[in-house]
Amino acid sequence: MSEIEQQLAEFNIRPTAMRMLVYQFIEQQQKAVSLSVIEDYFDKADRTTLYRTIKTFEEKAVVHQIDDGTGVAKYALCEPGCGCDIGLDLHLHFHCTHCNDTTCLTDHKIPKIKVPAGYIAENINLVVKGICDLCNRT
Amino acid sequence: MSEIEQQLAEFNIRPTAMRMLVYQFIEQQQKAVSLSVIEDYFDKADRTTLYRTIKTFEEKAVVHQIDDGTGVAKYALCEPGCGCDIGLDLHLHFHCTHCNDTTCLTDHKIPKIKVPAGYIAENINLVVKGICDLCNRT
DNA sequence: ACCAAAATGCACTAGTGTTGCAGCGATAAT
DNA sequence: ATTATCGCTGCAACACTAGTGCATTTTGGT
Ligand SMILES: [Mn+2]
Ligand SMILES: [Mn+2]
Ligand SMILES: [Zn+2]
Ligand SMILES: [Zn+2]
Repeated sequence: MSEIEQQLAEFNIRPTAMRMLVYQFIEQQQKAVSLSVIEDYFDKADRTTLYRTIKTFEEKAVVHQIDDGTGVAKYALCEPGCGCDIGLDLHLHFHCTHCNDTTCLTDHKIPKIKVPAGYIAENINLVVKGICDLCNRT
Repeated sequence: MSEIEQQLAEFNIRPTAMRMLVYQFIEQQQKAVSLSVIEDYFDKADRTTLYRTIKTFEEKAVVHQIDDGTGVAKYALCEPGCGCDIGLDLHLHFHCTHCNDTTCLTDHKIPKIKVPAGYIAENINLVVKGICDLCNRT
């Protein structure tokens, strides 16, 4: 039983070949990936399967969706304590307007936000846009 | 010379009939509006014209775009000092998961966010999701 | 081996955002 | 007043993402 097979089992996901490959691919990335990026990488695989694989991962809190404002959803692995399993994605995300990459700033938590009286805050999406350190160096 | 005509003139926007109507419509709303909402309201008007009208408004900082995570862009009038003219939209936005409305919380400014060394923050998008006061009351 | 449930592949649909181009109207120069 | 110019409008078309229905294959359990 492989490493990845075990990971998926812990999330109650049946470890099919495709799922293991997709999991591995996302795991290797240093940045959040969009569905089209995954499609390009697995060019032999069917779009729908990849789509539903991601949806399954999302439901089971293997990955979390990131909306960086570019109009396409991106995904990254959840980390222990990331809060995705209880519907809270507490860390902030950085979108580089230069290289277009989006990264999780896992250890930069979202500060306490005040909302007006009568409003109930349930979740917060915070995306910082700018230049990432890689683009900054060059 | 009408009120609205004057407003547009201040932004260096030629006050066509359509533009004045769209401006008036957005002004009347208490919430951010999507393009499709505008299309539904002006059902006789052409989609493209409305699209380009909004784009013009956005360029001239008459309105600012709001990405509330629903996948469709919404727009609301800029207010004096909202920072949209210099590319900074500093206040936070609230998206109600019950009524699906998105509102500007104009006087709730975004707190100072720290980013890792090497990163340059240029703009911040902060959307709070939850229940708005109207939905909360009922 | 067999069965039921789950996963996959294919085709197709919907919605948003965007562009090219031709016509029309307001504006400005002659 | 006539004309040339420019910007706005309307129509058509396209790109892309997201999502669904259904038939077929694969999987895991008995
Ligand atoms: Mn993240
Ligand atoms: Mn706003
Ligand atoms: Zn970058
Ligand atoms: Zn509401």
